Amino acid sequence: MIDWAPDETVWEQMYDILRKRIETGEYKARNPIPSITHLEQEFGVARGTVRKVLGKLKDEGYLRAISGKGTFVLPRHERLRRLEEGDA
Amino acid sequence: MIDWAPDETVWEQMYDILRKRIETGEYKARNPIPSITHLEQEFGVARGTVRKVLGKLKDEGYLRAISGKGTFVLPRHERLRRLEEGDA
DNA sequence: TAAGATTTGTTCGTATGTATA
DNA sequence: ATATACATACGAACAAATCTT
Repeated sequence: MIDWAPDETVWEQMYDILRKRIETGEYKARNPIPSITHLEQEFGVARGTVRKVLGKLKDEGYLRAISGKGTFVLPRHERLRRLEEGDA
Repeated sequence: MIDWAPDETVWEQMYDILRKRIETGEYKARNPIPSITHLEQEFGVARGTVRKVLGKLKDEGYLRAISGKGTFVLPRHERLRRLEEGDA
């Protein structure tokens, strides 16, 4: 999945993949996505790299992380509301 | 006990110490070892570090954890059987 | 039945150090 | 120098299983 002779960096490729999974509904609204540890293993990358990708998706309103519980997909209307209000 | 100017990492040093305690019988077969919380305090390390070490010892058949009860030392013959059967 | 304590299990959050390009 | 990416290690919150009172 990740291309190690890249034009794009590893984190950018992973970002594209996860955003697609959200937008296509593979990761369903209101549900948790796989844990950081799970994503580390699936993609074969380091924790910091996963966090960088999830951080960007959170900034853009796709996800919300809850400590000790998981990282959840926001429904589209919530995402848009958050972006307007700027409370990323 | 743990050396903080290490060649070995903290978790590797802790792994060596615990494995020795099992092999010398300081932690007796069929008995529970100290709890994760206790080991955190004894070694002055974080929960994640303890769990990493115990996870390795479980993979190698030295220990078996039972949720809500404790982590138990497997007798040698059980350990060897488990390793042969590959049921971690 | 219920409540609390203990223990293992899981998750996110954060920081530091190293290597590479 | 900066950005990328890795590994290690810390802390904290939450959950589930078990046992006792």
